[in-house]
Amino acid sequence: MEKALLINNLRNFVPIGDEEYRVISSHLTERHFSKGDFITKEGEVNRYTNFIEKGSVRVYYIDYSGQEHIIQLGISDWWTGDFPSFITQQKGILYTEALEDTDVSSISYDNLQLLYREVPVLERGFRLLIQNAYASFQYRILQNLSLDAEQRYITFRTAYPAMDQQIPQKHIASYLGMSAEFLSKIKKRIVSRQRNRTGPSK
Amino acid sequence: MEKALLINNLRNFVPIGDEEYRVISSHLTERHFSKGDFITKEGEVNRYTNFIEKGSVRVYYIDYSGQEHIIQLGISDWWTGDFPSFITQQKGILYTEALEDTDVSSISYDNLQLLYREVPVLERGFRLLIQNAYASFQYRILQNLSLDAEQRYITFRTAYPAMDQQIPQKHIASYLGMSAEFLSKIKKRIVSRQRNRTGPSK
DNA sequence: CGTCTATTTGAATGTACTCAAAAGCGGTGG
DNA sequence: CCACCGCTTTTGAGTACATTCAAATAGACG
Repeated sequence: MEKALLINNLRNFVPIGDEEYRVISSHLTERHFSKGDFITKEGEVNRYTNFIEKGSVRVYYIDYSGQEHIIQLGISDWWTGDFPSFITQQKGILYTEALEDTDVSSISYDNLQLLYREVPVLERGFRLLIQNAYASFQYRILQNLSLDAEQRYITFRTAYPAMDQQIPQKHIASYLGMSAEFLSKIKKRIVSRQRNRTGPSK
Repeated sequence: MEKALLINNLRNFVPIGDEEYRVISSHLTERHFSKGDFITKEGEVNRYTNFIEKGSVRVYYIDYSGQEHIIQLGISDWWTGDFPSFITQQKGILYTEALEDTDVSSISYDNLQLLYREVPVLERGFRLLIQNAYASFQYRILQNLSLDAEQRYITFRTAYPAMDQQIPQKHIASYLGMSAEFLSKIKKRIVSRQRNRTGPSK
C-alpha cells in the first residue's frame, strides 16, 4: 500500500506507532497526475502538501518577462508543491508540473490541523520537516553562489544521480540556473576530458 | 525598555498578554556587540536566536575559495544569526558580524524550549516566524533569479532605503550577488540616466 | 514513417568580473 | 587644525563565463 512511503518518511523525524499510523493513513488522499498535469498553479491557494510516491515533478515560477525558473525537481520520496502557499494558505506563485505519470499522497490543510490534534507528535514532525526544508534550501543556494556552472552540474549529478537519469536535461539546466545549450556544452566538455584522462585508446 | 521591540515583533504573529509579556521578558538576554564583533561564527552551534534592537549586521559564509557571500543584511527589528544552526542545534556555517555597535535581544535555545511550555502560544508564534523566514527567503531568491544586477539593486534600494543608507556599499554588492566595482558602475549609470531624463540644466 | 520536441553545435554577443590604479572619506595623532 | 593612514569607492582596460540566435541532428511518440 503506497501510503506507507509517506508515513515512513515522517518516521525519519518522529516515531509513529500502529494506532497513529492508522489515524494518519485515514487522513491521506491519494492522487494521480498524468504527464503534463499541474499539481499546483500560480494564483491558487495550495490546499494540499504532497509527497511523491512514484513519478517526477518540476516546481517553477514564471517571471515578468515570461521566463521559467525551476526551483525544485522532485522524484519518489520527495515532498513537493508550493510550500509557502500551503503553510500560509495564501495564493501561490509556483507551478508544479508532473513530468511523467505521477502518484502523490497528499494531506489537506484542514486534515493536517486535525492530525496535529489527534497525533500530537506530528506537530513536532512537521516543524522539523519545515526546518529541514528551509535549511537545505538555504544550503543549496549558498552552494550555488560559490560554484560555476560546471561545478553545479557535477555536484547535482553526484548528489542526485537518479534525477540526472530520469529528468530531461533542459529542466536540469533551468534548475541549475543555466541555459539548456550551455549544459549540453558542459557535458561534452566533461566527457572529452574523461577520454583524455584515460588516454586515447587508439 | 528595549526588550519591548522583540516582543512587539512577536505580536505581529500572535497576541501576547501582560502576564505572558512578563514571562517572556524574564527569559530574554540583552547583549551588546561592538563594531566588528561576531555574533555567530562558522563551526559554532548557535545557542541564541537574535533580534536586533539597534545597529546593523551582515550574515555571510566563506566558500572553499575564500570568497565571502552575504546572505542577509539586518538592521533594527530584524531577526538574525545562523537560523538553521539555531533550530537544529548543529554546527553552523555562517558568520554574523556587527557592522556598527549593535544591541540584540537574544533567546537561548533552552529558554525557548521553556517558553514553549510556559507560553504555549509561542509554539505557534515561532512556527509562523520560521515559515515566514522560509517564504521570504524563497521569494527573494526567485526574484534575484529573474533580475539583472541593476534591477536587483533598484529593487533593494526601493524595498530597504534605510539599509541602503546605513550599510557600506561593498556589503550591499555582495548581498546582491555582484562585485563592489560593478555596483559602483551601476550607480553611476543610474545617476547619469536621471540627469539625462531631467534634461541638461545648462 | 512523419511530426514534434529535445539536444547538440557553432558564431557572435553581452553581462559582469578581475586586476590595477586613482580618488575620496573618515578617523587619529601630532 | 591639518596631515597622514587605512579603507572604501570610483574608474578603466582587458577578459571570461555564459547567453542568444540559428541551424543541424537526434529522439520520442503517435
